[in-house]
Amino acid sequence: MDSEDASPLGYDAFRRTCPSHTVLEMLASKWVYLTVCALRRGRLRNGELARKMEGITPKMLTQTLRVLERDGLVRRQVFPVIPPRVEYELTELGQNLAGLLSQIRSWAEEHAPEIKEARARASADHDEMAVS
Amino acid sequence: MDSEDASPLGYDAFRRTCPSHTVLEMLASKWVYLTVCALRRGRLRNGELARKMEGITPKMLTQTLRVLERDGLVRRQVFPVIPPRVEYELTELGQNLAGLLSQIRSWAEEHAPEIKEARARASADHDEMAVS
DNA sequence: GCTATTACTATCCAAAAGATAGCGGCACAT
DNA sequence: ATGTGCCGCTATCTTTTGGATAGTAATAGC
Repeated sequence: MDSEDASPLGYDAFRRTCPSHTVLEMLASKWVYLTVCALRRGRLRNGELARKMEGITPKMLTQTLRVLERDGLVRRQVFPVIPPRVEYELTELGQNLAGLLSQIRSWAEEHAPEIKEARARASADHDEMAVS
Repeated sequence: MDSEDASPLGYDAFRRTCPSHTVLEMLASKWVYLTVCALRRGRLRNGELARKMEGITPKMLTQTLRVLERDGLVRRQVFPVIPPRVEYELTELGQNLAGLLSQIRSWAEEHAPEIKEARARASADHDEMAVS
């Protein structure tokens, strides 16, 4: 019956139409990961986030923050001054998630060498195939 | 100094060139999430995985499994019979990750209603803007 | 021969991500 | 008075990725 796979309330992320599936889709983004992790220790401004996340474009940063705001993970606060000042912070729900995402991030950092090796082995095998 | 943000070995997922960043990129996929969760309870065949993950195309399934294999999270075993039989199972590294990803999946299932509400509120607010 | 089975490939199209440039509005320097 | 800088975006274009659909290989059974 796969009883362990089903959540108590009948939500099942494997089903495409299940709300939890769309939540998983939202979480499955490296910028979501990093943004939530970045905000974990407190509120940050747009520019601070941009500087912290190397390689993010303004478009992706805004897009990511809007999604997180829409889903109730991030709160956006605008100060009506010139030049503009906008601050972002995690909601309670966001903080709750941040713990988990930080674990994933830590896992990625801890196991990066191992995975790098696996990738090297894989491409070595691939090259060997090409030669033989 | 952000000392809490840096991993003990100097890996930092916020830096684009850091190996851990590419690991995070690999993990940031809903099919990776679901595939690893699906394999958590034991080995499965390609067709079994396809049936379990509603909406996945053969192309994405193969692609996802190849990436997981390349990175040492999944082991692929081919039985040379007709019709073909191929089985996939998690490696130790994969099992290790599966625990974390299952937590994310559980989180998604638990908080799906909450997030659904937040989305509804957001689009209600948006509509209100349009009317006023 | 013809069909069924299984695990994939190949191709094409749409959607998303990424790169680059520009805007608004005011303070301050020239 | 014109010019420059600040900051948080928005608009546009290109490239990459994802998704839908159809087809392949190899053999057993009818």
